[in-house]
Amino acid sequence: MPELPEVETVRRGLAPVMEGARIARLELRRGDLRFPLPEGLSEKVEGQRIAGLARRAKYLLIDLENGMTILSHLGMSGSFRIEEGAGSSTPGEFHHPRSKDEKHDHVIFHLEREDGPLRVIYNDPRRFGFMDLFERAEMEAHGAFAGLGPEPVGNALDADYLARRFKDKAQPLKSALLDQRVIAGLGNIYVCEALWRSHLSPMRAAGTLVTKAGRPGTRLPALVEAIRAVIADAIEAGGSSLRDHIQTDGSLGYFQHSFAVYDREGEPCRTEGCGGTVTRKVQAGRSTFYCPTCQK
DNA sequence: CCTTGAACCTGGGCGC
DNA sequence: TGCGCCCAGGTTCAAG
Repeated sequence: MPELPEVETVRRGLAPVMEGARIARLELRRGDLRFPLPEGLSEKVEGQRIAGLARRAKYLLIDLENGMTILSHLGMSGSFRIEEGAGSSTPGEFHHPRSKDEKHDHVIFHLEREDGPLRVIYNDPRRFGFMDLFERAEMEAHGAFAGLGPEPVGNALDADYLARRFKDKAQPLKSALLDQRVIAGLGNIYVCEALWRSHLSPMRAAGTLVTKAGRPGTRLPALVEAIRAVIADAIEAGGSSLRDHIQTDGSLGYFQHSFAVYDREGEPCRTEGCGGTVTRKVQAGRSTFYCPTCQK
């Protein structure tokens, strides 16, 4: 799923029901997602109260009162949904999936709140997602965060920083921006969108945005602004979809969002006066959508 | 170091 | 209806 805005939307959707709730039981419907679930995960978190929900890059962080944090990465197809009530399944009980989707419910948080029980269910058909448990105080030592670049919305990302990272890079902009060590949280969709907004070709070598002296060239500030704006807009869109979603089925994952180039192959470019056509090209095994007419 | 390609897994869509 | 193929928002690892 999920690039940064989707994970942030999930966080905002889950926070009101999870924060302050007690984990009565953590039900693991299978022992592994992408990786084996940590040894003794259920026992370690059961009985704990949830202190808060945070996010770093595409990672959702569930902070517990005892200083432990549950880390959740949603991979390509992970989502959470909220169901009220205690639910029917109990440990050891044979489970009959009611729908084909339910068979991908892998982890269930049985929560106790003052206003009654409820479940937060993690569903992930492709199982590219994973969960881990670590000491919040030792977060920097966790492999998931080692070498992770700055958040795209925040003071650490600016043209000077990108100039440093892009200097002498022959790598195409598309791949350079997907690198989580450069900027943390961008994925295929928002990289395509940010490049379109800044009229930059995905194939252009990253180093061409930097002067010989290592200073940001004229176009780098526009790229930074486009990245910030595209992420901010998507989080905003997630917020509105959240209000609709919660009212419907309570599922939190992708949200409908309209993109300028992503998945619009063959459609007219939306750049004012451009007249070009959105084109799809495979770069490093991933689809890139861009307009060859206005992105140079 | 750099880059590409395959791998992990399931499901949906499309052409025949 | 069915089959085969291609595609998918992420990340990692091996190989060139």
